[in-house]
Amino acid sequence: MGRWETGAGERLRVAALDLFSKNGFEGVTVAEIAAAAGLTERTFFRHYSDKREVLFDGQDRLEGLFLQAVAESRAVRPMELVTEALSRSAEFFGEDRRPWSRSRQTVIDANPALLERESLKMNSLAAALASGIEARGVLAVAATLAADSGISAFRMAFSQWIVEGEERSFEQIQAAVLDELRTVVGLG
Amino acid sequence: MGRWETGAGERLRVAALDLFSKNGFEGVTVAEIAAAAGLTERTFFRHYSDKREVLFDGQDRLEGLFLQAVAESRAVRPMELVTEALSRSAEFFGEDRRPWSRSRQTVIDANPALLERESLKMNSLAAALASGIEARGVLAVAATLAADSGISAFRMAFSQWIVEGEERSFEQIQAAVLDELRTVVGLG
DNA sequence: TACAGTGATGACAGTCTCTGACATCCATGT
DNA sequence: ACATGGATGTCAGAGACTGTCATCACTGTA
Repeated sequence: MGRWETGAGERLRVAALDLFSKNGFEGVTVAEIAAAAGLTERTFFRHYSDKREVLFDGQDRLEGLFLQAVAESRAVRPMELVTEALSRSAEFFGEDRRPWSRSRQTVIDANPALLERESLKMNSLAAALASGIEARGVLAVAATLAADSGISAFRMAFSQWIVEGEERSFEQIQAAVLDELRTVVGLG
Repeated sequence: MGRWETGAGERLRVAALDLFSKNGFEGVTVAEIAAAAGLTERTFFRHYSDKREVLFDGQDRLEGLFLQAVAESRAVRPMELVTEALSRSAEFFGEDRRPWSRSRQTVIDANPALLERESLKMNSLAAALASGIEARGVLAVAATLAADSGISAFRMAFSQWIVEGEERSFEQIQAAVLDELRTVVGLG
């Protein structure tokens, strides 16, 4: 491997969030982000497939946690598997991550194109979770419905977790939301 | 109002799906679509905010049906409201629409950028449904969870509806999926 | 019939995202 | 010293999208 200033991807990510926070997503060009990281525009696109992607990085690791939890579980019913997957995901959202998550979400919420990318990521997460559940012997329709409901709960928990002043841990919030889900949908 | 060849938007939509089906979404330029419709690139962007949007048109009308059903219902529990909204949406997917829906979906499924837009649209649909339910006196969390689950069922029903050889109506399929949802999530 | 008003379209220049092709650099291993 | 290979720089270019202004076709009114 070649040896330059290390962590180009990391530098780009930091510079991007910083600039986006100041000037908004559309108020910043890729060339500016690259320059702030001491690189060129072309190199930015070698690290991130497009301008939005620089804000959606940990996604793969999160998906990995979900799938690992499902694969290791001994549960059988789909919603039990979902519950364990979500529970495992809590380790991804430690206390130190909360401030970064907050400013990142502020940027995303202010731009339709970023909300679009976020929708896709959540969708992919749900699809991956569903196929993990299916691999455990659950029928496709049931697996998908359970996974979608679970991701819905996950999103709701996340948006609550980053509220200013919220003190509960991610795991606590998520457990509460899952209870609510069972109540609401179970009542028909 | 000015009077030219009418239905510019319609002509663009037809030309776009036709060209996309032949050459794929990325294999067609906006200028080509416009030319096929007897217009210029600039005019395309006056009718559709971007290249993808030409494939996502009826969305507003569908959302209207959902909201109307919720507003007119006398039900109280969130999942009952969702059920009625989905039931009403069935009138959107008449038999004559099935072939168009099929080819449209084939194009979308073949392109990540279009899948992304579709995710966003489904998300917006869910958000609109949730706020309609909330307006009927349901707490926000419960309304969102119910709406998300309902849209999940809706998507599942749609994807089944356009399967080649499927003969059941949209409404029949949707009812079956909703039953499955209650069973899966209700079991915890 | 003449004429001003209105909304849709055309023409054109320009910015920015994203890609392909090729040269260059730096550390490593020999 | 020298070859290697991955990461970066440089350059050219296509295509999406926007701003601006002119133009056209129809409408209503005198």
